[in-house]
Amino acid sequence: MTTNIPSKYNPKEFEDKIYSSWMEENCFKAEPNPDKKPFTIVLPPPNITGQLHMGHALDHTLQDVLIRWKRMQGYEALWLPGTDHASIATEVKVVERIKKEEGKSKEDLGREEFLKRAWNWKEEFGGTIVGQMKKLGDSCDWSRERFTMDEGCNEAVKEFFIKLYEKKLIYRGNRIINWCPDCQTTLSDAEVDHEDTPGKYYFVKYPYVDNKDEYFVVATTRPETIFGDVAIAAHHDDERYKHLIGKKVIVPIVGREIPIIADEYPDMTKGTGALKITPCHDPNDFEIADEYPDMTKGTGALKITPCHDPNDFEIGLRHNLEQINCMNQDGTMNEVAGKYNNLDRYECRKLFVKELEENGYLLKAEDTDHNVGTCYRCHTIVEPRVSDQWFVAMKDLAEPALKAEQNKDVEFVPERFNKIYTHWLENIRDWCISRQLWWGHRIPAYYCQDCNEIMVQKDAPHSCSKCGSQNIKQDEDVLDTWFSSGLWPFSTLGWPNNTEDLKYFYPTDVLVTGYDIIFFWVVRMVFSALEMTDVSPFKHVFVHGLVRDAEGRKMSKSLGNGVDPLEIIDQYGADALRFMLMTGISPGNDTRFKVEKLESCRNFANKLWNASRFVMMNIEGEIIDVETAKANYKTEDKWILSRVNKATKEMTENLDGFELGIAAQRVYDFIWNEYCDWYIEIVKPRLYGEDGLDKDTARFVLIKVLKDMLKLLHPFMPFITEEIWTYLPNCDSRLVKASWPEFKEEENFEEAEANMEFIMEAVRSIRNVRAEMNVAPSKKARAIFIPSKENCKEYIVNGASYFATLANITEVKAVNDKTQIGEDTASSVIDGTEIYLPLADLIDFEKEIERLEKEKAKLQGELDRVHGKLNNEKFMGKAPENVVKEEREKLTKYQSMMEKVVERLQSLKNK
RNA sequence: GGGAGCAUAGCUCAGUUGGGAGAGCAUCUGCCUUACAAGCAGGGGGUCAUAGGUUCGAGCCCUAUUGUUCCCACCA
Repeated sequence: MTTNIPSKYNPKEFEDKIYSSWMEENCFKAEPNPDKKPFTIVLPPPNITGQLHMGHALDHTLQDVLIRWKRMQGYEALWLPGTDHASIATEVKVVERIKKEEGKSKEDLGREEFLKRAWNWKEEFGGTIVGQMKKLGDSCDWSRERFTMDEGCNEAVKEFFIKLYEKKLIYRGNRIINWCPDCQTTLSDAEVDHEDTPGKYYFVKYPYVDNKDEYFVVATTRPETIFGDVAIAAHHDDERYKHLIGKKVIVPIVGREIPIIADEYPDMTKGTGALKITPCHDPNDFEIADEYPDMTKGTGALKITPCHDPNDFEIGLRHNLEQINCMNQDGTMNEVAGKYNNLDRYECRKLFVKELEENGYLLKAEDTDHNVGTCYRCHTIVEPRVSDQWFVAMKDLAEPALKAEQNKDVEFVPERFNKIYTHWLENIRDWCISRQLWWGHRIPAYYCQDCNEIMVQKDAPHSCSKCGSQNIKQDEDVLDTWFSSGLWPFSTLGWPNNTEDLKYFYPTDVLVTGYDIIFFWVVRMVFSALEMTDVSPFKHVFVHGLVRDAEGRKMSKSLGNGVDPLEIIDQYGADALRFMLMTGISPGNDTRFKVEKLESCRNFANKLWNASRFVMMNIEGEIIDVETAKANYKTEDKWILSRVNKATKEMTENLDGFELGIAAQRVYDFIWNEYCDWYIEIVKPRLYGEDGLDKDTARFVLIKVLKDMLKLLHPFMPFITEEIWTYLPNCDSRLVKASWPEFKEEENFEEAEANMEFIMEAVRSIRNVRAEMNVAPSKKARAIFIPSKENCKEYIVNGASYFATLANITEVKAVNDKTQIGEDTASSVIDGTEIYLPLADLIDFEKEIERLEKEKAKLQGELDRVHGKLNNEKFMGKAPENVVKEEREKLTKYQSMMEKVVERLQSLKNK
């Protein structure tokens, strides 16, 4: 008994080696192939901002399982990898680095020099990420690796931008947008996080122009925007204020006269029910209609500050109000704020409130929680701001995307995410795509400096198309990262050129992603693809949850509770990590990272390793051919073949339904609980060459099933399965390229399964009796069976060796009655037979009675339930025939078992 | 304000068309049995959040309630 396979399972010794060999043999390469069907997954490109985290590990493993499985099924399986330039996130990091290392700002360096640093960053971290993916075992076609800012993607972005512009779906407009004062750029609505923040409600007095002793009270949470106030709005139905509409008030301290207007927006229950209008600082103030103020809120009146509030902005537009901006881009006040010029907005708030108070303009201040928007990158409070930006008109783009969902051209797994998708699209607003950053796709718009003509085209024009001037400047801004990410499924396959790859691999099959980026990414890919390629970019969106820490908290840098996948791989191996991430999960739900779970997966790998080692030790020499084996299958051979056959069928079904967790559990159970615990144990005497036993067939089956097992497990644990594969005889090709097993009717052995199930039940029962009666495992025993079914008698007679091997029973007898059964006997009853173990002086009768009483109680419970059903007329009348039949069979079974137990108890008690 | 998820063994979670409650870890008992102590064998442990409803039959379907997590929303 020798084998080359190392006695210790040590993933470190082979994982890297295995990956290299896959790469050397181009195992992951996919090319258009007319003889095969394509299966395509495009990897959600990780940001180049850092390192892979557990979320990536989960996301990537799901994709790798799918792609490896499909590859084995004979598809031309392409998994296309790449990385995302992550405009704002990367720029923030690069700026930080330059500041730290060179003590300079990006302005000090200038655009060109800054971009050089950014590209260096990309080279550095892009490479790191690829290395990490390989450690995880990601079977990507690396020859196709892409980057969202490479030449092809850049071409696609320009094409997309220009086409939308020509269709008037992209426009330039002066509107209120989300502004991050720290990142100094616009943000799309999706990039703003909303957080409930404690704040104060300041009730401010606005004296009337015609009667300065009287005043109008407005509640505001942002007194610093008072400098931008251009009106007060009350609801036109608000009785309290009706008579005041049209009057003028004076903005306190500032001294500006502003009108009181009527709108439907103010909520009469809030504040004073009146609003101050600050169009430059409030989106609502910008376009307010007469119907705006809500009488139920506050004082029912609003101050309108169009430049500093989205609502005020709209109110302002509706009433044609002036826009007064009182802030700078960095969140400080500007000259409009007078002596507060250049002061931070919150510093200003503090001092200005004090000034209001000292001058008698502050009626009161109340504590309140309000929802403030923050930048999703730096968590700075976002400032609404009016400025010239580029927008995508969403209405016409959203419609086809909604229709695609209705028509099931795109399906979410699990389905509930459909709702999130449609809800978002139904309520979508125009998408602000320009960013005041340098790292990203520069907007392909050129402005004539003489006549202000805008030219949107791929390359810089030599001269203005309108006035001929050569004084032309390109737009300084870059595009939102997601503008290019949205093209990823087709830009990576060659679009806008109609390449062979695009024709063959597109549209893709599955998109795997976390629910957290459905808005950012999934939605944008769908509408971009529908607009540019007329098809949904993928059929299925397979949504997974988050990997949380052991306490269920989100893993985050600030909490410091993140777990580095590489460290885990180093300690436990990539296979253990992958399997941990794949088991106990269900689609769309979060999962927790637990070390114990990881250990049990590592133990499973170890189990497989040792089982394989055992097989290897026992299969030396020629393996017989299939036909010879078939002719000699013993019951256990048929049983295990039939079991692996069933496992294959079920796993395939599970994988088809994206139930990866169930599939993983299935192969785990088969390998450990059937192959290792039973088959290997049963077959040992045959392998050890005991007289007259068929070793060759056992070896044949052992290796055959092992191969199937390795195939079934390979998508989940690619390294260990591939490594073991190399030690198998006659396996010249790589496991990664092997074909996925299929269910075979001729290997479905129902009779053998029933037979073995009976034997196993009997063995379990004997083991139980032995354990409960404290019979040492090493102590040999005899067993006498009184079968109640003919086929069971046969199983027992033919299966004596099973009991010997599995339960240390040296002598098996099947008899018709109790005449040969002595007093000193322990017994048990299973379906089909009574089992007696003569144990001589070892029997403790008290204990035996106790045991039987327990069994009796159990049986009684079962009988009660079955009786309940069978005596229920409604059940008998309405339940399907097969269910009734099953219940009847149970009744017979339990009755028979009960009889035996009672009989046995009686005879024991009579002593 | 709108929407969604979750609530099953001490812990973490599975449970796929409704038909006798599962795994891993933990715990208890006995085993170093020539693949594996990262192991083997056996045991204990659950009114499936609560209350109704549909059904012959509900962990699963419906309604309400409670607790919890998350997402969306421009509300002073």
